[in-house]
Amino acid sequence: MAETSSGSPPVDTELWHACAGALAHLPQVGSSVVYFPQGHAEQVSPRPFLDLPPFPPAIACKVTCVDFLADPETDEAYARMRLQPLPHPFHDAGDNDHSDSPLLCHESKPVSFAKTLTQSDANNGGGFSIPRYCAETILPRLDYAQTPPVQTVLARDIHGTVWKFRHIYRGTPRRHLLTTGWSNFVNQKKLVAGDVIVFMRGNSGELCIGIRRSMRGVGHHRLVPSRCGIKVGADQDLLIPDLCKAPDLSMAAGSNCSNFSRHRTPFTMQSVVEAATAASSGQSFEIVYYPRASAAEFCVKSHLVRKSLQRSWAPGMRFKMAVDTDDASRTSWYMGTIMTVEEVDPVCWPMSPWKILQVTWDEGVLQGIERVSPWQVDLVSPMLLPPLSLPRKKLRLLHPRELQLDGGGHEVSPLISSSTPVYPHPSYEFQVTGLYPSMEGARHGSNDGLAAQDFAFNNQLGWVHNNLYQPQIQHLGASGLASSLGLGTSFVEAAGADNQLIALTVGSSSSSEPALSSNLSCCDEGGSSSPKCTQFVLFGKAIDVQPTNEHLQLLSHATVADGLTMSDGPQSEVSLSAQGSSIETLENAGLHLQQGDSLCLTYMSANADPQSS
Amino acid sequence: MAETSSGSPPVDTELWHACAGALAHLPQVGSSVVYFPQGHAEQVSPRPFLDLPPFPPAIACKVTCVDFLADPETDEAYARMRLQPLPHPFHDAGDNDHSDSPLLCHESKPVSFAKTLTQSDANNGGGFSIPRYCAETILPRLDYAQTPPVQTVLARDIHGTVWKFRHIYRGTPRRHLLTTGWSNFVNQKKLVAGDVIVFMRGNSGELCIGIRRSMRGVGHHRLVPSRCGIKVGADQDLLIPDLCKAPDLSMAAGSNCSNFSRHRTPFTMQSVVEAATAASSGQSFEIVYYPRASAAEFCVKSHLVRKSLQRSWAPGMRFKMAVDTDDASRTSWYMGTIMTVEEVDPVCWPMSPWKILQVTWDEGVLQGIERVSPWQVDLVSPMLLPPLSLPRKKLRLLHPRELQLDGGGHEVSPLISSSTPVYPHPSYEFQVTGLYPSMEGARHGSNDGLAAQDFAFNNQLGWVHNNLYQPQIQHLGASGLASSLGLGTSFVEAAGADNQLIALTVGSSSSSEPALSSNLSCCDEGGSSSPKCTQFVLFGKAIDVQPTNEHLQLLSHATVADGLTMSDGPQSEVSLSAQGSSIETLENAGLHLQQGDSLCLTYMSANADPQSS
DNA sequence: ATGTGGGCATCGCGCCGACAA
DNA sequence: TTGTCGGCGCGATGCCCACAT
Repeated sequence: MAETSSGSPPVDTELWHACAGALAHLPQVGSSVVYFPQGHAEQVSPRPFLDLPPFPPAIACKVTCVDFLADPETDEAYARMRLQPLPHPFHDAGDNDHSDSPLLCHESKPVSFAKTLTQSDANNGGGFSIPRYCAETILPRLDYAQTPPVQTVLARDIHGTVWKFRHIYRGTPRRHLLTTGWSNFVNQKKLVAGDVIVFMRGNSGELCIGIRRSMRGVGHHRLVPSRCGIKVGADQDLLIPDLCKAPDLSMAAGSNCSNFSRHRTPFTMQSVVEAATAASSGQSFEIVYYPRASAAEFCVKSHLVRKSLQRSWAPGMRFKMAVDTDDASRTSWYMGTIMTVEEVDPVCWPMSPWKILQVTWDEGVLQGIERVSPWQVDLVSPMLLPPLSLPRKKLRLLHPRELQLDGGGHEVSPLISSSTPVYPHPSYEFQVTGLYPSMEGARHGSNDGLAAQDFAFNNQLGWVHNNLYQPQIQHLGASGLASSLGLGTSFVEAAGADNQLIALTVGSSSSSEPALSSNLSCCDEGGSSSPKCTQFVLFGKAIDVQPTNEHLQLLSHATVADGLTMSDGPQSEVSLSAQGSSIETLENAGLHLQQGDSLCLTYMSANADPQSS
Repeated sequence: MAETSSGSPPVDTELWHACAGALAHLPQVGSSVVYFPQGHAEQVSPRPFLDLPPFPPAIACKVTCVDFLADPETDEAYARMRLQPLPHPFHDAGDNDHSDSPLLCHESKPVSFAKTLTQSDANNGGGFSIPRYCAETILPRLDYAQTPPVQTVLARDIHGTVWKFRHIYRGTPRRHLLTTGWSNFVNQKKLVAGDVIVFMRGNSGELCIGIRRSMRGVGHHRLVPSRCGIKVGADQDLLIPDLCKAPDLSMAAGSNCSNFSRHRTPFTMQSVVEAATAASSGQSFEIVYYPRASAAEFCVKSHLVRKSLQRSWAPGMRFKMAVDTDDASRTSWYMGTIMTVEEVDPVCWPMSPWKILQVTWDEGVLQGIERVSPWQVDLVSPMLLPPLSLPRKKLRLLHPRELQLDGGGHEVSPLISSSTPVYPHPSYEFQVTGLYPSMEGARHGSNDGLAAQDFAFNNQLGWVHNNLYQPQIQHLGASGLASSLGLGTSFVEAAGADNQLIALTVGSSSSSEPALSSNLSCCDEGGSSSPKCTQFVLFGKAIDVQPTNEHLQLLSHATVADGLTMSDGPQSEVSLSAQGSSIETLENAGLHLQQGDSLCLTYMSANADPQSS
C-alpha cells in the first residue's frame, strides 16, 4: 500500500470507521462512483462560486485508491480517494461493490461506544464519567474485589499514540470514572463540552479512543475552523496599550488565522477546480472528504445514484433518511416530505441532480438540512400529503430517466425537462381520493412477497405480521378522509429470507408536543424466560408486548412523523393488542394522541429458528 | 506601502534589524543586486538538486520591493524582496546604494542589547536575569527609592503584541530581574536555553523585545526546523506499549514533521524554480530570505560582487570574514585561508562564483562553513602559508576578470578558465622565501599611506602604531623560517582620516587549548582620568596598556588565528611594551604561547583631537 | 445511572536570598 | 556582575464524596 505524496500516514481502519460513523459509505477500491464537483465545492464553501468554469454536474469514475486518514491536529477522520474517470457513463465493469444491502463487508464489526462530553467531563476536576455500559463492554475487565476497584487502561488514538488513564469504580452510588490522565488528554486534544469521544475495542482486543469534534457554529465552514479562535499570543498577560492602533492588532490576528487555514491544503477552491478539471478531461485525480463535516458525500456509489434516479421524484412524497446520532453509534431514521424538485443552482449547475430535493422534516432536529440528494433518502410508500398544503406553483418532477453521466465531454443530457413547473408522472400523481396507490413501484425484493401480500392497505392503523399478528388497532377517530389518509401508512422491507421488517406508523399533528420528538425504540428485555416480554419504549414510556410464540428483535429505530393536518378534535384513546397479548393503551402510556396523529413502530420478527434453547 | 498577496504584515523595521543582526545587508529599493539561484536553492536544501533546469548562475536585478517580515510562529525575522532582472549586466544606473562604506544609512540607530538565555533564564522559577548594562540603558528608568525598586515594563514583540513584565532590582548583591510575566513569555514563545532575546529601545522611545532562535543542529536545515521535534501528543503520559511497532511511530513523527514544514510555503524547491525561471526570462519575481539561517545571502549588492570578482583569488590567500556573535550584537572577525578555488557543483552550476572559495579557519568555531563566496570575505595581505600544507594538485585561481552577468539570455561567460588546475596569478604566487610580498594589490585607500609605510614587514611580532608605538616585542622563538612566517602578520586598514586600525596577530598552534578560542577584546576603561588606562582582555585575562598621550578606542574584535605548523619547542615568554608604558607578559596573563603561535590585537588610534577636555 | 458542585490534599510554579564563579 | 541552587508560600490542579436529576 504505497503512501501518496503528502499528508499523514494511513490510520487504523477500525477506529477510522468508528469515528467517521456508520453513515460514511466509502466505496471500495475498484468500484464505480459518481463524482459531483458541485458537492466537492460545497465542502469548501456553502456559498456558490460564480466564477467557476463550466463543469459537468456528475462524472462517473472508478476508485483506484482509498486512504483512511486523520487530521493530525484535530484527529478528525477523513478520506483521500483517487478517482479515474470512466470513458462511458455507468460502465460498471468490475464493479463488485454492492456492500450496501447487507452488512457483510465487515466480518466482525468491533464494538464501540460514543459519549458526548459533559461540562464535568471537559472542565471540572479532570475526571470523566464512564457510562456503565461502556465500562462493562469495552473497557478491560475490572477486578471488583479491590477496594476500590481500580486499574490502569491504555488506549490508542487514531494516530497510534497511546494514552494512559486510571479507571476507578467508586462513589455513592458506585460509578466508573477515568481520573488520572484524563485531564491531560482533554488538554492535549483541546476537547470541549459537546465533543464526542469514541471508545472502541478492536478485533485485536486493543482499546482505542477516537474523537468527533462537535460542529459548533453551523455557519462556520471548514475554511474557518472553530478552533481558529485559539489565541496564539499571550494569554491573560497580553496587553494592548493605548498607543496601539486597532488596525495593527486586527491585522496581526488576521494573519494568524489565515496562516492557520492555509495549512489545510485540501480545503481550497483551487483544489476543487483542479479535481473537476482533471475529471472532466478524463485524467486521474484525488479528492479529500471529511465524513463528519456537514457537507454531504460527493462521491457516491454508481448503482445507488442510478437506482435513485431511475424513479420519479415529486413533491409530496414521503421518505426517510438515516442520520447518525451524536451520542451513540446507532443510526436514527428521520422522516420528511419532498416540497419541491428543483436544482440548487440552475445557473452554475444546470440539470444537476445534486440536492435536487427540497424537503421538510417531521421533526425539527434536522432543520439545518433543507435539501437532499435523491440517493440519500428512501421513499416511504404511499404518499400521504394533501395537495393543498404544498406550494402548487413550485411542483416539479424528476422524471424516471436514466442519468446520463458525462465521462469526458461537456454535454450533459437534461435530467429535468425544463425550468418551468412540470407535474408529476401519472403513476405518482397525488391521490386526493383516499385510495392508496398500488404497491407497484415500491421497493420490494423478490423474497418479501408474503409480507407485501399480508399488508393491510386500509385507512386503519394496521399492525400486521405475517398473518400471525392481526391488525387489531382502532383508528384514531374517523373525522375526515384527508386526515385519515395519514393513518395506517406502512412500509415493508425484507431484511433476509427469514426476517421481516414491519412498520406501524402514527403521525403526530402537534409539533409543539416535546414528547413526540423522542425516538421510538424497542428493547428486548427477555433473558431465557418464556413467554418473552418485549418492551416498546414509546416516547420515553414503556409499553409491554407479550408475544406468545414469536421472537421480537429490534432492527432499527423508528421516528415519529408529524402530519401536516391540524385537528381540533378530541383526544382519542387507542389500544393496541397483539395476538395472545394485551398492551397498555397509548393514553395510559402518557401519549396523548390527536386526530391525524400517526405512529410508526418498526421491528423485526425472526420466523425460523426460535432460539428457544 | 501595499501589502503583497500572502503572508504576515510588515513588521517594525528597527526591531527587524536588531533581530536580523548587523550582518543582514538588505539592499535598498532601487539598488542593483546579483541574484544567485544556486544560493536560493541552498536555502531550501543543502543537497544539490540534480533535476534542475539549467539556469544562469548569477542574474543582475533591480530591487523593486523589500518587505521586512517575521515568521508568525517562531518570530524569526525574514525578508521578502521583489526583483526585476536587468537587461544589461551591471547596469547600475540609479544605483545609489553604497551603504556599506560608512554606517550613515540609519540616522540614529536604536540602542539594543542581546542576551543568550541561560538555563536559569529558560527553566528555573520563571525569572530572567537582566544584565546591568541592558537594564540601565534600555529599560525604563527605575525608581531606586522604592524598597525594593520595582516597576512594570511593557515590551512589544516583532508582531506588535505587547508583553507585560515585572522588573525588580533585588537580591544580594543587587541585580535586575524580570519576574512576573517572564515565564509566560518563555512558554508562549517556546524559548529554550541558547535562544537569544533582543531588547531594543526604538526611536519612539518604546521598548521592544525580539527573538533569535539558536540554530541547534548545524546539519538541520530550514526544511526540518529544530522545533519540529517538539512532541505534539502526550507529554510524560505518552506511553509506547510493547506491541506498538517502531515503524508506525516513526511514520507518525515524520508526518508531523512534514506537515509542519509544508506550511512554510517559501521553502520549497518549486518556489526556487519559479523564481529562477522568471529571473532568467526577464520577468519580475519574489524571493524570501532568512538572514539568521545558516544559508548565505543570495541577493548581493552588485558593486560588492563586481568589486570582489575584479581581483584574483588563489589558494593560500588569507582573509577575514565578519560574523555576528550570538550573545551580543557586535561583530567578530574570523580569519581563514583559501584552500582551493573551485565551483561547488560544476555539473549543475558551471562557472558559478557562488561559494567558489574552499577555506579553512584559524579557529574551529566556524568549522561548519567550508566554502564562502568572494564577496563575503576581505583579503588580508600578505599571504603567509607555506605551500607544503596546501593540496598542490587542487590549486586553482579565480582570474581577475569582470563578472559577466546574464541579464536575459542563457549564455554565461566563463568565470573560471577551465576545469583543470590553474596556478595562481604571478603577483599572488606563494613566497617560499620568507620575504613578504609588496603592498601592491593590497586593499588600501588613498588616506592610509602613512600607516602602510610605517608597518614593519619583518618576521618579528610587530606592534606598530604610526611611529609612536615602536615594535618592541620579541618573536616567539626563531626555530625556523616557515613557522616564523606566520608571526608578525598584520593588516592595516583606514577607518577614516584620523583613525587608524592596527593589528597584532598571534596564531596559536595548539587547537586543543580551549582558552585560545576566546575572543580578544579591548575595553576602554578610562573615564576622565589622565593618563588613560586601556585594558586589553586577552583570552579572558586582562592586560593593561598605559598609553601616555594617545587615545585608544576599540574598533572591533580580533580573533586568534591558529597557525598551520606544529611545534614541540619550549614555551616562550613574550613581553609587550608600549612607549612610556609597561605591560604584563603574556605568560603572566595565563597565556601559554608556543612556537608558531600568533596573536592579533586590533585597535584604533585617534590621532587628531585628543578629546582631553 | 450519571451530571454537578464543594471540600480538601497535593503538587508545582514562581518569587526569594544565599552563595559562588 | 550574574548564574545556579534550595527554600517556601500560594494558587491551581485534580481526587473525592454528597446530592440531585
